[in-house]
Amino acid sequence: MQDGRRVRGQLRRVELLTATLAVIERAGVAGVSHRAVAAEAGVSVASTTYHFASLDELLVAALTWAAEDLAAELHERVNEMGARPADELARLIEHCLVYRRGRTLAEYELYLMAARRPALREAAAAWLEPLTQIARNFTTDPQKASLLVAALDGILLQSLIGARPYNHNDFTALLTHLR
Amino acid sequence: MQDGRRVRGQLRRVELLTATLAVIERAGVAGVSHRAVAAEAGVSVASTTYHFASLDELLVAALTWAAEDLAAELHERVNEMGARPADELARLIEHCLVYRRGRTLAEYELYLMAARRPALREAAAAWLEPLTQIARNFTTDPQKASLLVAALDGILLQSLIGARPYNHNDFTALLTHLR
DNA sequence: AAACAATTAGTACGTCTGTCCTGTTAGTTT
DNA sequence: AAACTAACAGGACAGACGTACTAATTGTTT
Repeated sequence: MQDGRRVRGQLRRVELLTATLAVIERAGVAGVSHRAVAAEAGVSVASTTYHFASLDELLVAALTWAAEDLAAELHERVNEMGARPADELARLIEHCLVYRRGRTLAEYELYLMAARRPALREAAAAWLEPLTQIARNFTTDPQKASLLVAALDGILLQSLIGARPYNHNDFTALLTHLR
Repeated sequence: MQDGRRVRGQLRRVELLTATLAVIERAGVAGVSHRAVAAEAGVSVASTTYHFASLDELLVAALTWAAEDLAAELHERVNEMGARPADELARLIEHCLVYRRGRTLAEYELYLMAARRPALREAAAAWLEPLTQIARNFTTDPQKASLLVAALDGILLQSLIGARPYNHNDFTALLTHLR
C-alpha cells in the first residue's frame, strides 16, 4: 500500500506548483520567492524548501508541470476539433488570450526561461508538440503546419503584449492562407 | 551653448543603458540590479540611482532604448533589401539568432515585460513597426504581411529557446508560402 | 509499544537588495 | 571671483531574500 505521508507530500507539491503559477500570473517570474509561494499556498516557508531545495528547482518544476498541464488541455481540444478547424482554432487562441490570459502570459515567461537553461529545452519543446499536432490537423502540408505553429506563437505573444489586439475575424482570415 | 555637464550626463545615461543590456544578455532581466549595472559600467551605484531613480525606471528606459536601437538597425537593412528579399530576410533572421543571439534574447525578455505595463505598449508596438515594414516589402498582401510578422516572431522565439533549431533552407522554403 | 521515516513548523544567519543621505567635484552663470 | 547647479562618489539603512538547522508532528513498520 501507498505511504500516506508521501501521497500528502505529493499533493502539497502540486499545491506549491499551482501556487507558483498563481504568483507568476500575478507578479511575474520576478515575483517568485520561497516566501511568496509559501504565502500563496498558505504554507510555511520550510515546506517549500523541503520539496524544492532551491528556487531554481522550483521554477524548473513549475515549467515542466505547466507544460504537461497545457499539453493535457490542448490534447482534449484536439480530439474535439473536427468540423470547422479554422473557427475552432480561432476560438482556442481567443480562449488563451481572454479567459486564460494570465496563465498564458505566465507560460510565456517560463517558456523564455528555457532559453538560458539547456536542461529545459526538452520541456519547452514538449510545449510545442500539441500545437504542432493541431497544426497538422489543420493542414497536411508539413511546411504550412510549422509556419502555422510559428504564427500562433507570434500572434499570442503580440496580443499578450498588446502591440496587436486580437481580432477573431482577422485571425480566421489569416488562416485561409495556410490551408 | 550646451551645458557640458549635461552632455556628459547624457553620455553616461547611454553607458548605463548599454550596461543594462549587457547585464540582461548575461544574466537575464532577473540579474538586473543597480549594483550589477553599476559594476558593468564601471561606475558608482549612486550614479545609476541618480539617472534612474528606481529600478523599474531603468528597465523601462532600457526597453524603449533597445527598441529604438533595433528599429534603427532594421531600418538600415530595409533600405538595402531589394533583389532577393526571401534570401535576405533569412539572412536577417540568422543574424539575429547567431551573431546577435544574446541581444535578441534580451530584447524578448524586455519585450515580454511590456505585457505587465500598459505604459510600455507603445514602445513594444514600435518594436514591430520595422518588421512590418520589411514584411510589406516582401509581399503586398497586408494579411500575408501580418502573418509573416507573426511567424517571424514565433520562429525567433522558438529558435532562441532551442525547441526548434534554425535552418536556412527550411526558412526560405517557408517564405514561399507567403509571397 | 517502540523504532523509524516523511513531512511540516519555526527560526536564525549571512547576503544582497533598493534607496536615501551627505559630501565632493566640475562646469556655468553672473 | 562668487554663487549656483549638474553629476558623481561613498556609505548607511532597513528590509527581503535564499537557505540551512532544530524540533515537532504525523504516519508506517516491526
